[in-house]
Amino acid sequence: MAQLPTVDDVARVANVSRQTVSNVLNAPDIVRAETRARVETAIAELGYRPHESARRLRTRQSSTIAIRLDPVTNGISGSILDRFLHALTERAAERGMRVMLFTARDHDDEIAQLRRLRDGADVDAVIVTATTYDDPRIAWLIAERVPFVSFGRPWGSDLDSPDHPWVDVDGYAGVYDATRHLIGRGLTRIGFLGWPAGSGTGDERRRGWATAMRERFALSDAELDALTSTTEEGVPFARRTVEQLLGEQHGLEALVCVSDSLALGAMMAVREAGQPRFPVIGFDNTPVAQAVGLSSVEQRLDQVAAAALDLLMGEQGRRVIPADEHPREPRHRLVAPKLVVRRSSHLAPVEEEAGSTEAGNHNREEPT
Amino acid sequence: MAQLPTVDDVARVANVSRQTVSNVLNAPDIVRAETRARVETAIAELGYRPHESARRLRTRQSSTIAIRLDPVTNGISGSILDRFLHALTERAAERGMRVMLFTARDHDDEIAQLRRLRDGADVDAVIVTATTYDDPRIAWLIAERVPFVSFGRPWGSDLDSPDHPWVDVDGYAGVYDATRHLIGRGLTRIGFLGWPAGSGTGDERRRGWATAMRERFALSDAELDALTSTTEEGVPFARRTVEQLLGEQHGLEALVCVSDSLALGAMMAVREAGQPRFPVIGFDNTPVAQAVGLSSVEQRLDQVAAAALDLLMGEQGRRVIPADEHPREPRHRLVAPKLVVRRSSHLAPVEEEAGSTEAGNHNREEPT
DNA sequence: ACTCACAATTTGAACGATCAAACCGTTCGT
DNA sequence: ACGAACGGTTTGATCGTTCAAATTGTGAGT
Repeated sequence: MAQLPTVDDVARVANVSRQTVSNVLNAPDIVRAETRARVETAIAELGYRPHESARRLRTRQSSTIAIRLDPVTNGISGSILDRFLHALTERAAERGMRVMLFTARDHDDEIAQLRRLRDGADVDAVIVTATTYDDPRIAWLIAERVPFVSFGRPWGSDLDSPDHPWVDVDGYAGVYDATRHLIGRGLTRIGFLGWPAGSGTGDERRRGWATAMRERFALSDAELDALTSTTEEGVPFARRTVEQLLGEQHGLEALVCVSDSLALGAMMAVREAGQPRFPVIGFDNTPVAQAVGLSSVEQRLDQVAAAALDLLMGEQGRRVIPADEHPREPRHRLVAPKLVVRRSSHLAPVEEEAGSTEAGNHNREEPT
Repeated sequence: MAQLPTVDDVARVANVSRQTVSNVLNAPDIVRAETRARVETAIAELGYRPHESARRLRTRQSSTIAIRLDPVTNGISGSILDRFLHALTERAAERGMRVMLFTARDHDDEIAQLRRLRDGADVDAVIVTATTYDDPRIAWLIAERVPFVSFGRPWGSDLDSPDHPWVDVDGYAGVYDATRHLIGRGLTRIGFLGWPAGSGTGDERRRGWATAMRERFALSDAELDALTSTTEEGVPFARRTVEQLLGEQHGLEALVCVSDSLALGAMMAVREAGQPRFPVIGFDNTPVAQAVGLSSVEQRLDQVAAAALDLLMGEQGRRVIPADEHPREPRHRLVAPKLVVRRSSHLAPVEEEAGSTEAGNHNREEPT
């Protein structure tokens, strides 16, 4: 195979200098239109493409974003990262960026990996997922001035810190919307099946349910508590919990669940209890939800990905903004999820939709 | 932040030349032990790391493997790619390789993307997934002499072509093993629930079941056909099919399924038919299988990843072998999957395990 | 006509590493 | 004792690009 063409080859063919070719690629507006056209023809003719490593060496930019692949596909909702990755890769490509993966055993190992990537000038920016309370990775990234965004808000610390840009899905709005959907179908005693209190994500979601219920039915905290059950993440846990719940007979009419796993367990329980039409809604819209016809709240990961890039590169930018060039103001984005309605929440013919939250339009989707 | 140290900085500190520093990194054995020690101290002291882009420019190697992220998370088994990615990234890192992602709408688009990556010298090798009959991507990769491996055997064309290296999971062995497992528990009328004939993967898996049944019970083809049902991929399809199947009363005792989706549908059907202990086994060991306690055949993706790298880089190599330097002989690897036994296939106390196929040891796993 | 500003293009010098060849000091064979 | 061979190290060139400064050409202003 012939040697790949270089700028010099193009320059020779177009009768200009190296630099002009470079300019056509990187700053087309400073080149006379006529010259530019000639160079562009030559580029097309030779099938020239810049050698990325050479460019990176000179510009000291890798045009690469690193993201860690979680060690454990965390159960049923593992596909979230998968879908996020896909969206991120696509959006990144539109801005001339690549996505590179790495793995790490734990936070300390992740920091070591990040240091290696940074030192090798392999990466312009990092996306951190699965943030924890007082996350040491965040502290390191801030201290080392590595541009980053976290997918997941900073639990525990300051949500508005200008040092910690983040994007997240508005679980509050999603569950609020799901609850309103059931209310709109005429249901009143709608329960919430969540995780034990203390998980930021779970609490946030419950708040969405609680707000919707309070708004409509003016319930007291005690009444809300009575409608709430909690259990560990996991289908069998949820199944047992809901079995018991149905036995106790509170006149429960529907369940909003904090995750698809719990919702799946709930579905199995209500089915076996002979109430197959008992409405259940999950969260994450995992493939399982689709498979079994479970209504669920879908994270709009393409929007999350786009938002993450906006924070890293500015609205339209094609390069990552260095850590110290950002204005000292909070940078974050909450993305509203959307409710996907399936069989599991059908009860009666759909009523007029109540003008709901910013979570936006409902989707109707039926398995064929 | 101070300028990152370069080879020259290290050289100055260690009182040697650039090249010696380079040698310590790339060919330590040709450097005198004493000198090497001095250089290594200097490297540690300065925290030096080679600038990867510079290295790549000079060596004309990107140390990067590209893999396409499928556009659609293909339903319930989408996490396969996710897990494969994780294993690949880890194994690749051990050999000094990075994994870069890209997306594409279709095969033609994928070829365009690959061309871009190749022309930008961004990628040393490619891993192709979801191979199809007469795959145009494979043809392109061969013609352009881009090093690659496909995850998935070449359906339709020559399995032993020296031009097409591939790794795949031995679905035959996996299902054979699953069937033997049920036979070992004293069952005789074990059915197979598959996809419509014609899909390579599905046919291969059925063959595993058929062989096991024939070996033990000397069934005719007609009898095997009578024990086989087929349906489209999808939980609701499987559920309907199995509902009907159970109604017809063939004295069916168990079901081996071609996928977890179908197995999940089958589980739902047998449960509602009041036979919750009717054994069902799936394929892929997706998170759902784990969540609902479904026995399933697990693809050992870490081994697949390792095998893929072996084919690209040789057993121990740390760089990708150029396409024309391979011996002209078939290169492929079949990885035996392993059966994960859960509640869905418990019937009686476990008998002595029959010395089974190369699919190896069974795993026992119970949800807590 | 001369300077000045300005747009368009070219030239030389990096960026940080490795390759290939040269160099130096020993040791060995004859 | 002399040249060859060899291990260990250094030197100059190079990978393909962009940066920064220099150069050329053009028109306006005085």
